[in-house]
Amino acid sequence: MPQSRRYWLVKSEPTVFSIHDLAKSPKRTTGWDGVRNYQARNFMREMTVGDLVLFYHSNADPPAVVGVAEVVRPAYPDDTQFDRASHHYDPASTPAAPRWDMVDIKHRETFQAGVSLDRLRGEPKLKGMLLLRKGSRLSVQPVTESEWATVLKMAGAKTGT
DNA sequence: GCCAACGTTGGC
DNA sequence: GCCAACGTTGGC
Repeated sequence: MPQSRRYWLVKSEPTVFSIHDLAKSPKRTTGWDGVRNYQARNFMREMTVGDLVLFYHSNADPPAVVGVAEVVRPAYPDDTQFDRASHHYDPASTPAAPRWDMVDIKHRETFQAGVSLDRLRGEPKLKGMLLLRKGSRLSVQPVTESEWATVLKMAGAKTGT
């Protein structure tokens, strides 16, 4: 029996990389590089091809879940960690023992209207959602199947479960 | 192993 | 721009 699809949420500042940037990327796909947090990295390592991802705009007005992406390549070493010129350069990491990974995600849907943080907070079914926890800063995090279904319904999404 | 100092995230 | 919350670093 194949392992069932899992659900995730990734954050991005739209001024840095927005859902529209993802939609315009070659093959509507991008490498999710630059993650420099162990917990977030470990979640990326758990991702498998076909997993679905909520795309969240942080530091936005308003902060909101704005669309859906799909994992199209599982975790592999993030090249920016070896690049001295990169803002994400990590001098402690070596190609022989890479510390940071990335995955590739592909654009699936941009919601007609994003689901704002306020609306998420107002939904009782999302009470336990990691994103809504005070002080939660994880940029890659798991989403339960019921949270997934709830957010997609709120968004009037075309993507199903 | 403790913890102060520092850096970052992200809502407001 | 502020600042609370959190993660990491490094001296001891």
